[in-house]
Amino acid sequence: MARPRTFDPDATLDLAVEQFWRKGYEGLPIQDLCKAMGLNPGSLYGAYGDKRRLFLAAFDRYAGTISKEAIGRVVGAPSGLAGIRAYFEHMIESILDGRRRWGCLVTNAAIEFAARDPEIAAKVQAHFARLEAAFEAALLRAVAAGEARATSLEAAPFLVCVVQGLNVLARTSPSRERLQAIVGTALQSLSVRA
Amino acid sequence: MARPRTFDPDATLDLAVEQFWRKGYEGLPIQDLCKAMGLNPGSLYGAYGDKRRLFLAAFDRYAGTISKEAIGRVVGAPSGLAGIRAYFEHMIESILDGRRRWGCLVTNAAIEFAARDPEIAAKVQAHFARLEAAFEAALLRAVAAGEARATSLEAAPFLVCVVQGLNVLARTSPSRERLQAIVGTALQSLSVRA
DNA sequence: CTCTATTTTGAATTATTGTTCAATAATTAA
DNA sequence: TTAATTATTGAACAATAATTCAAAATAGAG
Repeated sequence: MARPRTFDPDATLDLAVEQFWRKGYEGLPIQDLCKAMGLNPGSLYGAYGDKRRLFLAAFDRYAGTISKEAIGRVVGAPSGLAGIRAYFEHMIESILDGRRRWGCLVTNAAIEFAARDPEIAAKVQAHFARLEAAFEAALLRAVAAGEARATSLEAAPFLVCVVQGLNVLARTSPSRERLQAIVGTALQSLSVRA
Repeated sequence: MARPRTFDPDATLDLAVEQFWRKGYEGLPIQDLCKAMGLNPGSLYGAYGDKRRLFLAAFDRYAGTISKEAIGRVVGAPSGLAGIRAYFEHMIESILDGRRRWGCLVTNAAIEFAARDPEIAAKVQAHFARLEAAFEAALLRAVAAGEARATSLEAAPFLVCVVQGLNVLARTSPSRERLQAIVGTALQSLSVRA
């Protein structure tokens, strides 16, 4: 009946995710976005709406794929403490191998948008809450299993804070040693009898 | 001989600091900057150069006043641990009373510029190094005084990370309880025998 | 007072960016 | 085949932003 799309909207959205992740929103002209996505302005606007709606779609895509997978590591481990460790280890590797050299799209959005776009601010909050909930569940299991001290039950917001801090530091090309030292210190307080 | 300035360059620069702090660089038109600083474009360009140079000057001003004062708290306390506690307590108060509702200009600049402006990236790195050095000196004193365990000597990069994380979370209007819980957990691991 | 040097003003100019659109192309139902 | 519908193209357009500039103003030196 009608002419079909010649591109896969989700795969092309991934290209936008990468651009926004690296360069932010205001710092990224739509012209650059068109080039990176291999689309003419008309196609881009037809498929995704204006720049802000494209960013919203990219944010959701990031949260539903990259971020979801990362958070999944916290829960999908044999023990609670192992899940938390796995999350941070994977994060360190991602920073070092380039995948997270630009930190986290959510962290970047928190900085750039929290003060002026309530819809995006709400999405950021929701993401932080999901991460915190995963940490909290893991800590509960860890304490129940005797891996962590009871006081660690309160540590979920702290772990979210450390993740955000690492996402900021990721932009300064930190060494493996430095990242491991940071995470080591952070997790040290959780385990029983350090 | 020549007509003198009708404004104080430093005091007016403080107005630019506040704007960049709240709104970032790309998200802040020079027109808004002119309005906030009470200057016409001609005066602004005459006194500070172009937008980027104005940002650089604002960054240095921030580092030399607000940031310097904050870091001074770490060193200017009776004991090393007290200095670290004072730093975080003051940070929490600043986030709650509005002064740091927008996080930290350096943190924001790390996110917005680290990937594309080497000069600013270097300034950010230098600031992180100053903060870390202050923490390191305080930890040294704390360990020497028997306030902190020897393992805490490695904790300075961790503390810098926590500060950056708090600066991200600051943008989400966190409650006092949440902030205190985060800092409490972070510092718990440092003191001798928690 | 006058001259020189510099600042202020705010409109004009230029550059960049976001968005739209008319023409063309591709698909399928009839 | 043809008609209907939607996608693609890339230039045009509109909006916003960064910067410049000529004219007017203000100070001190001579």
